[in-house]
Amino acid sequence: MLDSKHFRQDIDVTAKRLATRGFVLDAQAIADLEQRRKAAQTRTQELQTERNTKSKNIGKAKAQGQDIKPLLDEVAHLGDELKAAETELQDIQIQLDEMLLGVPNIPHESVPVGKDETQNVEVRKWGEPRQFDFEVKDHVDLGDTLGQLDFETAAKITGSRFVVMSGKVARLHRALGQFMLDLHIQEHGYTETNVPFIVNAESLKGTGQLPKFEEDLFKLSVEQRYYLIPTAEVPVTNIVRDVIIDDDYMPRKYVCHTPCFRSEAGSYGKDTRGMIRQHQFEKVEMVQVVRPEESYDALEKLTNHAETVLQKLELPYRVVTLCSGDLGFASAKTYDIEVWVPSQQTYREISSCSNFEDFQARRLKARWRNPKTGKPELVHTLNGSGLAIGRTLVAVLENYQQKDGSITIPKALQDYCGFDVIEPT
RNA sequence: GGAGAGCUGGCUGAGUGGUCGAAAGCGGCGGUCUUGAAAACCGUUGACCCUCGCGGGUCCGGGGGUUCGAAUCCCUCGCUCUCCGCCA
Repeated sequence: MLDSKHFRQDIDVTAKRLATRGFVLDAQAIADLEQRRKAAQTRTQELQTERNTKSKNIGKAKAQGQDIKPLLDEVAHLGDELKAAETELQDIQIQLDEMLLGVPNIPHESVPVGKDETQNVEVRKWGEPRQFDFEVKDHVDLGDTLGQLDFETAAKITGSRFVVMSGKVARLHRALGQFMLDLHIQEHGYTETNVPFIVNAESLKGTGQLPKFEEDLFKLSVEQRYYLIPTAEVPVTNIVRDVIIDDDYMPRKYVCHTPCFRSEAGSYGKDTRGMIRQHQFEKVEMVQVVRPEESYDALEKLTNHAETVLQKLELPYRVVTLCSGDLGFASAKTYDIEVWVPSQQTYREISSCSNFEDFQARRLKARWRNPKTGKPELVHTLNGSGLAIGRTLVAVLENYQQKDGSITIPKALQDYCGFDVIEPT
């Protein structure tokens, strides 16, 4: 959520900056509502003042044993008027809040202006895609040959966009999660966190998935208003909801391994083959809660932390800055890390690292006590995948495939796996 | 699942219809003392909204109600704790 000041002052500047990400702000409607809100609030407050002072007088008069009847008559009309004024104010406020909740974050100045993902800007590249002297297979065929990646059985058990892994592939998958967690904990200073995989609507509102993106979520029908998490970002970031953090405890750095559940509504026909886009996948997520002045520095570091995983796995990747038009709803700036996928001869997203500035913090009422001012101030929140495990598995299978269909295991993972090659069973 | 007790400021905790945004303590901040620190003592210290300011308003778990007036009474939802039952 943006600061409502953006709607009271300089609304045209705000509208212009939001336009760069393809969002049309109805400035006039907001200005009108703001004006009505102001009038209603003033009116309500006047009536409240009157009620407060007169009620106090009644209390005093009663204490002195005076006849309070005339005073009571005086306030008789107040109740209804006040109620009407309060109701009006509340209605306007609800409308304003709803509008505000639907407005995305303002892109940071450093974000390139662009229409869609074709205008994202490559920042750097790491590693050289391997040259194969045989025809590469994609991970689905590889998994099939190995007999350890089974989409058909998953379809029987549940439906499309699920997978059953078995044997060494399942073990590799588990090893990847362990490896990533350990790396971020031991080398990058994150605190391991274990959180609920089911969250309430408040939490989803806090991080920005609700109210706008409910169709992307799995909603539980038994427990009203409970949802499966689409990312660990939701439960982890909500740790600091309604909290005032002491400066000594800043910044907060959490790492968390969870399953993620996404309905993938609207993605029909996209990446239907294989593990790229599943209803359920696992991810190691990094979340940072930082002092505002540190957040852009933190974004660079967080992105590097995610990159380190790929470097240790020796997987070629590139980093792109999302252009304004491709930015997620709550993000002010996002770097996507894309790993080389040999079968597609292209880089595919494996991590998304974002600075939300105070956009989430405002919804969350997540604050820290600034020692300079002594006042509670909104924190900045960031998160990034470190990494999406399913997609990393795809990258390892495809990049490390051998002519005979076997997979060699990256050095960094061999201890975690307990083997150095996966052969067809 | 059954019975009971709670939810108050950064924290602990008093407050059962009026002058209560709210005692007290802790913590924080400033000062005195001290070579310095600790201790002690004195002072100060909630959040949010409107306003250039003066000032005003809201907030005692959430929502609703009763009342001229609600932290206090009623309803409802959520959560926490204790006991019983069940259970990985």
